[in-house]
Amino acid sequence: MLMASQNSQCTRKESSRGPWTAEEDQKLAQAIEIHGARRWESIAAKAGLGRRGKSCRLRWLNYLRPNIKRGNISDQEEDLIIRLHKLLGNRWSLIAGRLPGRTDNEIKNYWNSHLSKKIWHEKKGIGATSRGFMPPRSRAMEMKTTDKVKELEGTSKSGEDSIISFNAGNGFFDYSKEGPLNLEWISKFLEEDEGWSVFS
DNA sequence: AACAACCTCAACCGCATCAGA
DNA sequence: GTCTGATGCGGTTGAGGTTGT
Repeated sequence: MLMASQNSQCTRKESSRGPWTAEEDQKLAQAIEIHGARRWESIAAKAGLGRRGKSCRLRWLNYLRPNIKRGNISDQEEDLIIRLHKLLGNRWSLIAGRLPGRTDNEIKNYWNSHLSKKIWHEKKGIGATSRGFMPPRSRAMEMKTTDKVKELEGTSKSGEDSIISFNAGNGFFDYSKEGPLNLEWISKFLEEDEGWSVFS
């Protein structure tokens, strides 16, 4: 599905775009095997792909990397995503870090296409699958997330700052204090959060 | 069967942050 | 301490598929 718009941009940027072919995947995997998964611009060049390093990195992380799980997000995983999202907000990479084999991109897509809708319907008291009653993005991005955060948080300049701390259900959670890289507190939160309800 | 509306998800972009010189 | 290139992250886009009328 190489689209016209992408072709035009391809010409403009002198690099190929659009979906990856099996041949490209193979070349990329070989290049990574030889050179390692770093220096992506260099890998892109050495693999002979007309791709940007960023694209190669994304392809590797989301599809080619070993132990990637594809599709079929279980109820258990879904529950965990919802709980972690409530806890962390749109910190997809952190959420993905708690779900082995899942990528931040996949979780972000799953959230935007499934879970946000589900939660929206629950809050509105609308049947979850009724067509024509879709939340924003689709109407989806009726209000962009960052704007929503700003509105909720007041006048904070950036969305990043605004979610340093937030209400994680039972109380105000100081994210910055706990530290983003120490995941123990997340586990602790999830373990202690008995009786937790997504839609409360 | 044809069309329109809607959904999904792979892929891209811009910005922030990190790391090395 | 500063600069620069590499990397990581979240937001957004749009083609193709699906479903409803």
